[in-house]
Amino acid sequence: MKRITIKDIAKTLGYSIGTVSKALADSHEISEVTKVEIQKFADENGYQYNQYAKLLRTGKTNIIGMIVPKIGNSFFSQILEGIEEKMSKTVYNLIIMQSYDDPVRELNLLETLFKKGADAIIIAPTGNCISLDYLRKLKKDGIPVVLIDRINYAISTHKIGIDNFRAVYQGISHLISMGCMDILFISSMAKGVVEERRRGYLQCLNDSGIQINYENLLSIDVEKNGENSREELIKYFAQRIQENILPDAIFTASDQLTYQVLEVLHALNIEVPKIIALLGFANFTFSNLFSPPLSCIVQPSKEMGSKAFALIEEILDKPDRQESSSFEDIKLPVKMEIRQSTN
Amino acid sequence: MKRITIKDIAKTLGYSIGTVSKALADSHEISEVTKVEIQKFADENGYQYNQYAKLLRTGKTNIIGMIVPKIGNSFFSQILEGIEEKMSKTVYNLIIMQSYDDPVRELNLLETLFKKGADAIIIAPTGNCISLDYLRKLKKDGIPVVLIDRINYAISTHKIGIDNFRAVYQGISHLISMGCMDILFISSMAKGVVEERRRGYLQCLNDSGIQINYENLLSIDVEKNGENSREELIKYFAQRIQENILPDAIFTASDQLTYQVLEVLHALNIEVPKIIALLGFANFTFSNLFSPPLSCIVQPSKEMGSKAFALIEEILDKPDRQESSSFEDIKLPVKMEIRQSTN
DNA sequence: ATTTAATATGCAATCGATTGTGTAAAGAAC
DNA sequence: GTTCTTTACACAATCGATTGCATATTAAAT
Repeated sequence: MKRITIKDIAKTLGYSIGTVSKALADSHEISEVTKVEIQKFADENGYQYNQYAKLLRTGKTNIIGMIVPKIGNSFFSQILEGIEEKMSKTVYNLIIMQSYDDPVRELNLLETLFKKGADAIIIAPTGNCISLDYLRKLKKDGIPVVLIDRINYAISTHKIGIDNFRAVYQGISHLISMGCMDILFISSMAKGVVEERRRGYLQCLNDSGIQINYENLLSIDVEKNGENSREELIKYFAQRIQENILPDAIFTASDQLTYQVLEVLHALNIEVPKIIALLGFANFTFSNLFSPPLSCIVQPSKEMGSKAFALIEEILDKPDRQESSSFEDIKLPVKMEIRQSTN
Repeated sequence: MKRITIKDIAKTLGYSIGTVSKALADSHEISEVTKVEIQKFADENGYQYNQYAKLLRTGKTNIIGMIVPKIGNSFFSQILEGIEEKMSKTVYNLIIMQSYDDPVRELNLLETLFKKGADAIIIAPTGNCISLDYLRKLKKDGIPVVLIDRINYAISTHKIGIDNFRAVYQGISHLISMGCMDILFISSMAKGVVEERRRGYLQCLNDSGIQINYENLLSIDVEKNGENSREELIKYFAQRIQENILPDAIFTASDQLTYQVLEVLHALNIEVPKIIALLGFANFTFSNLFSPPLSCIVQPSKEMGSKAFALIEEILDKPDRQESSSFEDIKLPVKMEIRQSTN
């Protein structure tokens, strides 16, 4: 019924608590005979050390905190999948939290994670992130911080993401190669990653000798339920239709936007790709089932997760750890899947 | 840098450790003046109690363990979303694990959760679940167990799901009302929920006076990466095409199957719904983007998550808790979204 | 003024481990 | 035979809290 402790073993076998502890740790201070006896007994009686008693001495909680905008978003749930896959075999525990892309909430969550004693933190920070100072403090306190997906270069810490500039550059290249000249770039308001993606767009147009039309940079405020952003998109395209100046292609800079834009185009009977070609980031496994089958840029989400955990594990398992001065900046390759929506 | 402890407060303010502890717990044993002094000091210096020291005394870990087949599956990540939303404001922590629908792995994970001292467990058990005995043991040990989605009536514990019989019954009714007579029912091998869904299918055919053809009950083994199941489906339909005996409708009894079947039908150029109508469980937000827009049965995933957590919170927060003899059996309503794929 | 009760605080055991120090007993060295 | 090591274990402090009991001080009751 109740779990057996080191004390129980000591009492039953007639050793001191310390001896049992050392025997189980396979210490050289204990004779082979005794070690075998104790270890065998522990095994047979299903002894499991109490990790909380242990951490009270050692100070390690083995908790890794993670903050993402929204778990239900398949991109982030795939990251999660990658983390869990590696982590379930280790002593570490993951605590997941959702920021809903709300900077204030994000800061609160970080404080909560600190209170809970997280040994390390993985975060996909919100765009206009006000938590940077707090993240720096955490780092100074010896808590490794890993940025994932939403890389922010204003803070020097570990980063795992993709080459956003290049990914978008390639995407736009593809659209251009398909004959598109008037490409609408839709992104969220957020800074950081979005900036990079926008640069990729601009640079590619430039390099291709296409005149840049700054009205083709559309920012949409994507929030929790997505109702407003849909309306915004509907209004935008309705007006464009009226003015009869639809672009010939759209690049969407995030998963949610990609789906939403496709939905809005359907709703307004704008044929894809006949009237407008569509390409964007999307991490849904069955993008080929869409109407039309969706061309998309797929991020190695699961790998990002497993890499993030591997990195943290490596850092935490180092014996004499101190605030490192060198930080990883991992950029994983994306995959561009070309289908009907850009044909 | 380091976190301040109760001991630091005691030393600085000249009280004993016990007094500080009681003051912070707002005990009546401590005078108002002292309490205010201590609490104020604690506040100003950012004191945070060490939950692990606390739990060592109290025995409560505040950890809730959760096992789902796969986090990346949008249905489960939505459940997760619902849980996190409620939980982030509480003292509880969630540990998530993936069983990949592997009964052996599931049992291991349960043991791990027990070792980690989970105070409660939420689980969507695998079909041919060998963990039932272990779950019963956990229950006896005073660890509340909540089954979610995959309800198994062989164990008496809390359950949160849908009325699978009715959901499928309605779905099949709809197919019949659209004129379908030869309906293929595709499910995984798993028992339990699948059984109920199958009963819904059979009963509905019966009630509609349609002759049951048991060859229309197809079981597919859906595993980790889904490669095999795709091949299996391809082979199945290829043969059916050859024999020229395609059904006029398909009902798929799980998210993954729904997407996969749709994909396979595309691959084999079987037009939906012209040749075969398709209806199934699916919890992807943008099912209307599919080709054709997918008719589906949507489960209240987020609500299932929040209900599960609410239930657990209620149980754990009860002061003098003992193994309850009455268990909740919550059935939430599903939503049937009718679109092109069954038209 | 003396006993009693209430109040406020200190003390110490406890949760389940880890780990440095202390100390018998046995064996080796001279 | 005395001294020095080595071996194998016990002892006790410690991590950061909680909590029942002891105790000192003050207030209330008689």
